[in-house]
Amino acid sequence: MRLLLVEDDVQMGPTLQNALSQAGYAVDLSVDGIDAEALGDIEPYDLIVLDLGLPKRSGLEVLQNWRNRNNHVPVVILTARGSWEEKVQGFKAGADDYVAKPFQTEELLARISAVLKRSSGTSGGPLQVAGLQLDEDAQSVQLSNGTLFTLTGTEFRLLRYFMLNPGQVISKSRLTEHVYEYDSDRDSNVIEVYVNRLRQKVGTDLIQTRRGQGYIFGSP
Amino acid sequence: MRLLLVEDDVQMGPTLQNALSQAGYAVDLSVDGIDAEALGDIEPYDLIVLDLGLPKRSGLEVLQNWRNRNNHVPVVILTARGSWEEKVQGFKAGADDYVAKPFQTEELLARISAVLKRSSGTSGGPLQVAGLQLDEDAQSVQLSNGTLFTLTGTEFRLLRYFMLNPGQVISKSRLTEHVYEYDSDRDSNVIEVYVNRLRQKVGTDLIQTRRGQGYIFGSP
DNA sequence: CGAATCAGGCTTAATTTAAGCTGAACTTAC
DNA sequence: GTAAGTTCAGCTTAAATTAAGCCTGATTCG
Repeated sequence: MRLLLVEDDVQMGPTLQNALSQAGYAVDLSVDGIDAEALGDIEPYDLIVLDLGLPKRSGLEVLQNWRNRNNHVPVVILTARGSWEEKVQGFKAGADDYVAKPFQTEELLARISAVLKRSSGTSGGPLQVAGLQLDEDAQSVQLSNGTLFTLTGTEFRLLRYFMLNPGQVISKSRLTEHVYEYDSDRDSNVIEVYVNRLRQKVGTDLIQTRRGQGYIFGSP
Repeated sequence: MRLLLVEDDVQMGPTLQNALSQAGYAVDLSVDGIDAEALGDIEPYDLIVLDLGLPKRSGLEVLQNWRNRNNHVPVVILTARGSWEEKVQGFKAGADDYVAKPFQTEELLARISAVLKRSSGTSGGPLQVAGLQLDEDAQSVQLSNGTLFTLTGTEFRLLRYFMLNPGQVISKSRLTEHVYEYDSDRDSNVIEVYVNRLRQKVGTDLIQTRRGQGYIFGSP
């Protein structure tokens, strides 16, 4: 799951980025409105955390521009506490949720997780697909026969992405984009290696190969 | 376990802070309502001790504002003895417990401990997880084989936080937030050092490392 | 039809990277 | 002076990545 964090505060930005990484997301950080707007259009983020008070171009404007261009990426905005106006404007502009500053990291994490679940159709409870149950607290997965596997960071992100998009052919480049932070364009077989490791844990049939196209998770 | 103590009395504030520290909490002290309100929103306290008679903004108001903003941190209020009204208003505003002034420190400690246990789902009796029994009075821990270890302050706070959140991956930054008082953002390996010391006492397997993610206490 | 070819995918082992561990020295508070 | 807390440096080890060779399914062509 790959996020864009748009936050110009030099203190808060990296701190949050770190916290989000630890929570198992791949996070890019952008520090101004123009840069953020471009990134949000180019990169396939699963969610964007958007501070409204930004240099160069306000967060609100950025958000409106995205929506005008039919970019419907889920957005959680960070508003000033008590600013009822900002919040309303934010929702009007197409935000999916908001967190008022100041906030606790755990609060933000909870909102992000909720929005992601909502936007993927699932609602509430642990992610449960195709006989697998993903435990986000323990970063582990339980099979239908009860066996429990712990997952490394990358395994976890990859599997979660599969489970959030079941029955859908997902190309390797799309996987790379969602599992890794910006850089990237790796000409390597990392994804294959990780698919292999996941298959060893959750079983071979759950992740099927579509030669030349990608993989498909949990589906006839 | 990290507390915020909100108490404007110059005598009582530091005295209580001291007592609470000795009892093994990391304690921040705030002396006015506005400051307290902000702190309570920003920092991830595990509990707040709130005097109702405060300068700048009344404790009641502060509490109401927190609850309105969906901040559900456990709160123990300090009310004037016999003031039935205050007590009722306090509960209405969302307090978890109250202690009437004047009180004995031990009374307050007991209430705090009770609220913490209640809010973490555990109820009654000493904290007992994964074969360990934590003695809050003596700041010591007993292993299932009977051996008893005394703990230093930091060891105690760390272990208690683990025991209150078993089976959950806890990042180092989260641990830092809950074990230390405000300042902090330490770029150091203190947590690692203390995990090491704890492991020497309670055994290696109880605190497992999830490389790149954090630690997980007492769980497969 | 079926053997040869080829490309994409799989798998395992080796290498690199960086997180975490730990003993000891140093600092601080009492 | 002592005990707790913190920092540091060298070491250990897991995770991430790369690379090489093998496997397999599709296609072509005799």
